[in-house]
Amino acid sequence: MGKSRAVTSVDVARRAGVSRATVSVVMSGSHTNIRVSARTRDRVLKAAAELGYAPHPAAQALRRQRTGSIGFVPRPGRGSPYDNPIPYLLSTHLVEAATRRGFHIIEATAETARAAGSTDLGRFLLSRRVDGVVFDRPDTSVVIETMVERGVPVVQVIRPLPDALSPTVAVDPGPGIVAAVNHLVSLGHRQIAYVGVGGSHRVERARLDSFCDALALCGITPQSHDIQLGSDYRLDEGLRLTQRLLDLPGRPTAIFAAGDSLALGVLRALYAAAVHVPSQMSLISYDDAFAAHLYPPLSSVVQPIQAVAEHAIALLTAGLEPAPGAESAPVHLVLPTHLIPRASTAIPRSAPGLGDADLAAALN
Amino acid sequence: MGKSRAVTSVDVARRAGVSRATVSVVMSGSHTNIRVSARTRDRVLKAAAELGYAPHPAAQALRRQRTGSIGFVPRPGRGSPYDNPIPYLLSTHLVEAATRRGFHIIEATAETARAAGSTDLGRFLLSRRVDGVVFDRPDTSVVIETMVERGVPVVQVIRPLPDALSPTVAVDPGPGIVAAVNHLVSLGHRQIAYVGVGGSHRVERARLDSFCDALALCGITPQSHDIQLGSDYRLDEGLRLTQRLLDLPGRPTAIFAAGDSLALGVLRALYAAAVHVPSQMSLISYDDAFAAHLYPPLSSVVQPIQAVAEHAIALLTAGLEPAPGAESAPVHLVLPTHLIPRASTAIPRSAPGLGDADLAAALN
DNA sequence: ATGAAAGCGCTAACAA
DNA sequence: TTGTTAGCGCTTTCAT
Repeated sequence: MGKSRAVTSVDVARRAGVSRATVSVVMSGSHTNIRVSARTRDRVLKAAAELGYAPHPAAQALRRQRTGSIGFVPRPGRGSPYDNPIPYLLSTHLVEAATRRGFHIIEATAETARAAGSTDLGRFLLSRRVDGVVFDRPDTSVVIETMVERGVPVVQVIRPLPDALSPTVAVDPGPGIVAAVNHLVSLGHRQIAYVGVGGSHRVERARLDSFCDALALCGITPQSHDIQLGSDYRLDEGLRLTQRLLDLPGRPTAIFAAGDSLALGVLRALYAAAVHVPSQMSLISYDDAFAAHLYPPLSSVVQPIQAVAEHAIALLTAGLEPAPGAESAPVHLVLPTHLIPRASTAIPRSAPGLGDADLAAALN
Repeated sequence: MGKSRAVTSVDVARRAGVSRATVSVVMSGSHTNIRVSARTRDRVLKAAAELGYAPHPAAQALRRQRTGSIGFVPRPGRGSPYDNPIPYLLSTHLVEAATRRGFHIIEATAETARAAGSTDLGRFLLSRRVDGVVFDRPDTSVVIETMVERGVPVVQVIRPLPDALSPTVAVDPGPGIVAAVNHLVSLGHRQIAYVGVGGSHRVERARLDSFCDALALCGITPQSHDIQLGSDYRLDEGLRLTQRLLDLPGRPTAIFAAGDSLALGVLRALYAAAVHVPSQMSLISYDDAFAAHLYPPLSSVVQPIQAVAEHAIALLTAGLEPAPGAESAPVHLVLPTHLIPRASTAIPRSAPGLGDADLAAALN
């Protein structure tokens, strides 16, 4: 017991009757022009297995000048996945995608940096010798530049800076929102409200614009008081905006909530006002983070966050390879959204015909 | 631009006019009996700052034989934080606690291991040279033994093996559940149902036993059909069990749900049956993961998961220090739960007096 | 196809 | 108090 001396490549080499170099080549499929005979190879592998040998990551990192770690700079002020699901989703999927490729994620927030004794994010990232960085912060151009200058590959996701010189991966709200509006319109809805977030950021604008455009394509002009814009995506805002909506004369028959957590507030307001979903009000959310877990399960526009993470990591690790061609222009990916219909949408309450219960059931 | 040669301790030493050893001592407050004069110290720090120097983590790890990484073996089959919040909470808080101490967490699942080319968890953990491991899996005694044999400190959390030889950190459901029952009883409830999980595992048993004991202390003997036990903590089970409860004659006036996700199902069943919470049915959940985000915000028994994570990491890092005393018996920590009352509890529906609305409001 | 040797950047004995 | 030295375990030319 206790830790007997760790087994190293020397032990394996000795046992297999070869040199350490050979062991190295066999174990990590090196890119040199060295060939190893199948027999030798097997001997090495066998010896390694018997000894329980695995290369020491720190030694590899030191020698290869690659730590295998990828920095991730999340949006600040992200709450729990129940408050604000997208940052959580992004983080999860980044970790997963990185792990699958043999990397690991180091989340770098201002606090992390401080805890590590760094004065700022850039220094912290550099001190950890990250092989690349994923940015989900619109306000870090200085840090981004620092990294780029030092030759560290960078990719910006979800809310990239306008004229990013580094690769970006963003989401196009269009397809999903158009599908959502079409879905509602084809059910017979003509007055559809938008509960979302205002401000001038492109992401918020794009969401609202997609909605208005989709409506316009259906020949519908939204009434201005059916567009309710709050200051952020929290539950409270959804609640407040929906209450306002319900207080106005001429209630809409359907609501599009520009985020799952907003939808939580919308639902709460509707419950409180005893407005049943979907028989008296249809509801579609944006995000599809926990829409399926609500009651009723919400029809929702899926943000392809997993794909965003996947592409971000792929871009980064591709950038790590010794570039075959010359420096090409940075890639800018835009991934589409799509709609998943569930049980929160039905024909409008004023519509004649079937009973509500049948409808709700039929739409499951 | 491009990566100019990285700055190393040699550069700092030269600039400060000292040796590399001095730089090392100054930068990492080494434990040797070396003293450095304040003046020298400042010179080194200044030079380091000017050069933007930070020690290379891989080099440190290699030399110190400490990677600074801690393995975490989560329960298998954990879903999203919306399905099953506790594993998510644990993971989050472990990462946080580790980061604060300058460590980082490597999650080790069967898939992770496989993706890294390891045949099993133990080998994977060993290959990553983790400095310690946190286990949240009841079924990994073999892996645990492997680690212990190799001299890697281990701590088991939440569901430790019965006679663990390594330190453990667990949760005592008692205090919180007693408080919950007392709260309900003092509101006037006499018939309180338990919606939980059966099986013979100690954790499930302890939860139910705490409930029954608390009731007994109030002089109440639960009716057997008010104890509804399902097979796991998912929403569906909560829904099913509650429906069964509502179908029986002699409905309870309050429900204790042994998990937040079960409570989700309870709420859904109550909505569907048009039973209002809290005026017609009081509800308390166990976990307090997202209880506050539900409608109405649920009174809930808090599992101190953050504290569990904190202690686990503390125990591990303490075990890393060169043990001052001899091998003492492993520590077994049990952390208490407590109740947070919110808006889901009120006097029972049959009680005379105030109107329901007033009550619900008063209890906010 | 294989072996010898240098060095990645750092730390901790030991010597001065 | 400071400097010298010897590796930590690995990869990768270069020579064989």
